[in-house]
Amino acid sequence: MSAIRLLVLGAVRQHGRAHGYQVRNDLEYWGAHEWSNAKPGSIYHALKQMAKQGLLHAHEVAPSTAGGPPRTEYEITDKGTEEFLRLLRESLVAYDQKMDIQSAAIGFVVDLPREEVLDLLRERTRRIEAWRAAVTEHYIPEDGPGQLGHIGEIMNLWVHTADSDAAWTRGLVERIEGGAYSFAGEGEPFVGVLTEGQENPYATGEPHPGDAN
Amino acid sequence: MSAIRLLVLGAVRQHGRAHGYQVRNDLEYWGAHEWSNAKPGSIYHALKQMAKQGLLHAHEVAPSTAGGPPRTEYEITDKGTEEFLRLLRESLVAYDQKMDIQSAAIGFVVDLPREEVLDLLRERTRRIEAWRAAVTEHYIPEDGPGQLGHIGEIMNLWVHTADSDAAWTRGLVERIEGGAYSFAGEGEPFVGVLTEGQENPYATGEPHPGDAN
DNA sequence: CCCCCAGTAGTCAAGTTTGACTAGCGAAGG
DNA sequence: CCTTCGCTAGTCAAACTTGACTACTGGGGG
Repeated sequence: MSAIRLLVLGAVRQHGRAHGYQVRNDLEYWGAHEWSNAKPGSIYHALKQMAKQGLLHAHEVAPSTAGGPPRTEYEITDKGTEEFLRLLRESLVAYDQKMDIQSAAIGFVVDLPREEVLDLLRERTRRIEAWRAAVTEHYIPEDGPGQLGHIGEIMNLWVHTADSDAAWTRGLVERIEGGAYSFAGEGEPFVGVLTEGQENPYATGEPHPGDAN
Repeated sequence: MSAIRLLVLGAVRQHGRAHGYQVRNDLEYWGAHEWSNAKPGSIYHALKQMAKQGLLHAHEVAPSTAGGPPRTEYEITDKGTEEFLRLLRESLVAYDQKMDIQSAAIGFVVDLPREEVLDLLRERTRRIEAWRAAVTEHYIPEDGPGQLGHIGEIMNLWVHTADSDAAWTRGLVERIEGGAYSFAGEGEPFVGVLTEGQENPYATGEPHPGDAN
């Protein structure tokens, strides 16, 4: 699974009603084109596909007010909201070393209630630890790790990464327990979308160094 | 870029001459079907594609000796070897948070000479540090990190992950400096492929827990 | 002797991703 | 007044990925 569906559903949901270009702009605002596969083609494809699957409702809409071809507006359906929450929960608990999904999930984390997030994140650390245990048990030959040669460095990388991720997750749990951020049902939600006419401070920012493409 | 080309080129190269099923088996032996996109369809597609591009040479070959349809054997070309080394070097220096590519690269790391690997890995840590600096500079608003709300946790995750990866890389550099492993031009190479008739101890191992699909 | 099963080797259609391309409009400059 | 530039909004073909499916063989049980 890629991050694109979660991102697009979340973006449409925050707007209430949005056309493709608006979603594309939000994702660029979040820097998502740099750390995920949120490129124009993928976004428009995801919108159409999810509309076909009933997760979004497509309104055939008047020609653009600001130049360019006519645009289609999308609204999230009940089924779409369900799917969004399902994806979000799954992304929060899963440890699959995909930073794009993890990042996207953190971006929407405040759409869930605080207690549920804490439960999910605690489950996450449990899963990471179980995964770590399975790797060290399953991949260390009985005659000691020396038999693996340099291949052992791959397991070492995995274990190292898992430990780091577990530590980060525990830190996040502590901050949330300590009252940080404003979650679902706790008053003013944090809004990370561009309202009509607001300029995008990151849109033309220099590309992320270290970004491979 | 995905890990599939690096994996397939590397597998064919170690065999000298291999058919698709053999490559598929090696990758399963390495556990690659669990931590990368090395599924049958992708492997056969990559073989055909790279043959078309001149990276591999396809021999039309006799019907299988052990049941099943006739099989095509592939041999790596000079151009393919070049591409393999290019991909390997690139994967070793690049920091793009893709664990599958990183894992594949470590798997083939001994195909390069020790000194070059050390150079590449040191370059890697430099790039990670530069990336880290860019993230902290570019994404912290001038009125302090508080303005970001929970979005700041994404940057926190990135920085945390980058630090962990840099630390792992430095550890690997130390071990290699200390004489660990046997690199290109240093006698007996480590061979991680199954020879004809050898059984695969991991082929039917229980699936990796924590594996999302 | 026959049938079915497990293993071998690979194909295929459907879905997804990518990067390049199109096309309409307004504003600025000459 | 005309052209060109940049922004808006999206399409498209080519490549890649996925999971299910096909087809062939040898061997063992009945």
